Amino acid sequence: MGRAPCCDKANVKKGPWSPEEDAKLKAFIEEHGTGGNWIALPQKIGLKRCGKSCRLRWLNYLRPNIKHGGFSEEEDNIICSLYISIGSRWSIIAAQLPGRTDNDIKNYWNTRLKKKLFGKQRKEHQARRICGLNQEVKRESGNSMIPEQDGQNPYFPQPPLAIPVPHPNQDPHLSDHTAIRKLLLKLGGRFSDDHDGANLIQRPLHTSTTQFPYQNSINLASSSSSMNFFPNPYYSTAQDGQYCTDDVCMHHILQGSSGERGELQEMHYRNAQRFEELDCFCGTSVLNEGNGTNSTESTSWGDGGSLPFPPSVSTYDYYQQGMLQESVLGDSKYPTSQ
DNA sequence: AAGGTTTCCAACCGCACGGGG
DNA sequence: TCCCCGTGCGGTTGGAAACCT
Repeated sequence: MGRAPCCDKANVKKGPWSPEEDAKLKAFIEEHGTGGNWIALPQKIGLKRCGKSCRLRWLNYLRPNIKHGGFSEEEDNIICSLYISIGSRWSIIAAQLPGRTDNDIKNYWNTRLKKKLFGKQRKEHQARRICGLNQEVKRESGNSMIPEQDGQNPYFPQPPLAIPVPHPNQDPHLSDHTAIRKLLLKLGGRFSDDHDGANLIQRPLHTSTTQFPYQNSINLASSSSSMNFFPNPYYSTAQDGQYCTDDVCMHHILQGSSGERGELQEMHYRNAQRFEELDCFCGTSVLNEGNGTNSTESTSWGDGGSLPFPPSVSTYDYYQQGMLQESVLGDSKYPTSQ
């Protein structure tokens, strides 16, 4: 027996919203709020719409301060960085971009950013393989596979975050925002009670509205210290006193409280899987086969205990190193550590 | 100008989760 | 402890608009 539908499909209008419907919904919510029950809301207003549809319309379109289109370069960077770090967690990404909705970002990524970022790379790579131009490429080793702008990848002008947030589809125990919330709480974090989910990740109190809450973390991420596992001030803000960064906490997270593989190891592993997904776009592997090490990093983090991935290397570094190696070696598979 | 193709985005769908009874 | 219900999320779809031939 299937799940009961959330509303009477036969008596529910579908498709684009009319200005009248918009006006009704907006006026009601502005005056009364949602009442905590979206399902009952359309009946109260007299709309022949599904409650979920009302909620979506409000969140994605009618809600105040919504921005549509016109994504800035900075927003592009944030989206790309976060996508690489945490995957398609659009609600989390949206929470870092004031005025943007998850749906907007998702659409923007799927229709533009993805192509913008990877399309060119894949074309170049395929052409190179087909034409057997590896030798030429070696000579042009300055040409990174990453599209560049003024000598810098426009989508990674600064190293992106490696926010250690797990991908829900890959771990049933960390399958949603609540799990992430718990995890971040474990890190010493704190959350506001934002039921819209707009502030799932705690923003530092000092963050102004004109500054991307994410901005600080980008800057911090360039550090190569081991604390780079926490490049985001939301995890490590001593100023706010909300996040633990002490050795005990670190040990717990890295190793697990009872000796099991630490959560961050798991998460880093997932980030690595994320790169394998990117592989599909790039037509190349940014990861190593086998032991998950690469030649440039083997000395600096290869002796880092059981960590299968470089704890001190940001995803950006990791990505770029891989790309650089490929362009030099002319092969998609990197040699393992020597 | 017309027809075909591609792009873009609003909206829908199904699933998973948490809360409450 | 189980079940039901509402909510929120991410993936997908349909159609309008833009672009191409």
